Amino acid sequence: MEPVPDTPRTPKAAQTRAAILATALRLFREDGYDRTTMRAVAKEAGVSLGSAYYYFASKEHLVQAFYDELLTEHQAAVEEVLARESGFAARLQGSLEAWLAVAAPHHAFAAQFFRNAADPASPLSPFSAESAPARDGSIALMRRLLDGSDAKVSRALQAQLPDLLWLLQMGVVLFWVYDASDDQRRTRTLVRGLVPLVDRLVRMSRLPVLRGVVDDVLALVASLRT
Amino acid sequence: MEPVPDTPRTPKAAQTRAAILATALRLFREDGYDRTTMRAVAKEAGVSLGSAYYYFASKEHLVQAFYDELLTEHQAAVEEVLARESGFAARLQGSLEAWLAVAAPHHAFAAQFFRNAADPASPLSPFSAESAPARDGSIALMRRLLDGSDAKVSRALQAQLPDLLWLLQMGVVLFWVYDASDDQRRTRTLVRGLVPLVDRLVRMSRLPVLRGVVDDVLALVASLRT
DNA sequence: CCAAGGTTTTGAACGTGTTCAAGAAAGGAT
DNA sequence: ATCCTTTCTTGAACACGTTCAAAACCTTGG
Repeated sequence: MEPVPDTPRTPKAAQTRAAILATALRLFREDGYDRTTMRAVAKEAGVSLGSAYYYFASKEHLVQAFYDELLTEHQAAVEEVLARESGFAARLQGSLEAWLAVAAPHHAFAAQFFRNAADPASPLSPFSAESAPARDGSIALMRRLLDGSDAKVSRALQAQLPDLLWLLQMGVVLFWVYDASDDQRRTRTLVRGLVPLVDRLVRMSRLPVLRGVVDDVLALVASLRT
Repeated sequence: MEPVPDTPRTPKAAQTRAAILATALRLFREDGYDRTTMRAVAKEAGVSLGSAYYYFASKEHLVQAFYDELLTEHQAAVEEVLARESGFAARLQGSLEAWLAVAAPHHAFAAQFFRNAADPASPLSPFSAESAPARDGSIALMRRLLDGSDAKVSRALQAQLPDLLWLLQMGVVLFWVYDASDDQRRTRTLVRGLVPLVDRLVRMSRLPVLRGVVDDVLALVASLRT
């Protein structure tokens, strides 16, 4: 049942695995996801078709590796933002724009394989069990973004806000994927408008008029988490 | 360039087309989308594989017909709700729950072909040009839901709210697709919690404290619509 | 050095969505 | 009636993702 070792047994195998992965990512970028065939990946990497499948259970698994790379790059970029900015809005904006900057070169490619990520049954789905580590990492980053900022929120909201901010980010990514404008201009417009809005809402969350609404939102989120 | 007529030229052809579609939908429901092959559809419908492709350009196009059916059924159900209820919250809740009721029998199937709808390049995408008629119809329904209700909102918000409500519905559908709980219990929890919240926010939208926020939201939406 | 057992590699084969050239059927127009 | 055009039908063929049994290649204990 496991002809696909996560960690190759020998250095040579690791090298082969890396070659396949590198070739795949290059071809994905050059020709797009759909037009890149597993046969082409194998041939260019100098291995047989069977070998490619020995190391990667499916074409999707090849993409997972790419996705992980992207996430790592984004997190590094966010670290810089967090070190530089202390305002909540500036940090949030920096984080979202960092994602756009990191992902921009791959927009066409991303849109092509997004269909796979959207499949609830796919391990690439942001809600899947396999994505849990990446998801938790991103949420943890959002928590640091919030906690290290000047935002003042109630204890209850502070606990849940990182999750909501992660959801916001997923929404932005969704918008980005569908964004066909030049250089994803519309997504940047969205971010520039969304951040001040969220900032304002967070600040207002402690106003008496809004306390009830905020409590209801938090209660709803909590009831869905079971 | 057009071997796929939208309207068959002869009654016999229309009958063949209908038979293929009916067979496909039945098999989709019985065996799931992925496990239903075009060869099986053709065989069960008593035609050749080529014929199936003469009437439907792709497997996805067969799904489009199913989707249209679902939408029609939903709109009929909403009509009843609008005739019965006058409160904004009751109408919104009725509309969302009508969707859940109509779609429930097809949840497993829907989740399987959702990946296709998520592809920005697919005609099945809710944002695609091909979906424009269906989308406009749904938004128009939301407008009637709002205008015929007891909700009092500013002129500016009234103009944009139907679009936002449609977006809300898309969000609920997204949640529903990912909802693996028995009978999609979690989605129903979401709807029951979301509706009062939206209702409250809409009512509060005219409060002086929130005027600024509402204006910003509307301005953002407007700036993205270009 | 050999044998045994694990690891890696291979390419043929399968099932699938889709295409296409060729032909059959069905109407006209003359 | 006879051709011509358009509409419909067919099944073979293609390209792709994926599987699998067999072989080749280690590594290690004796």
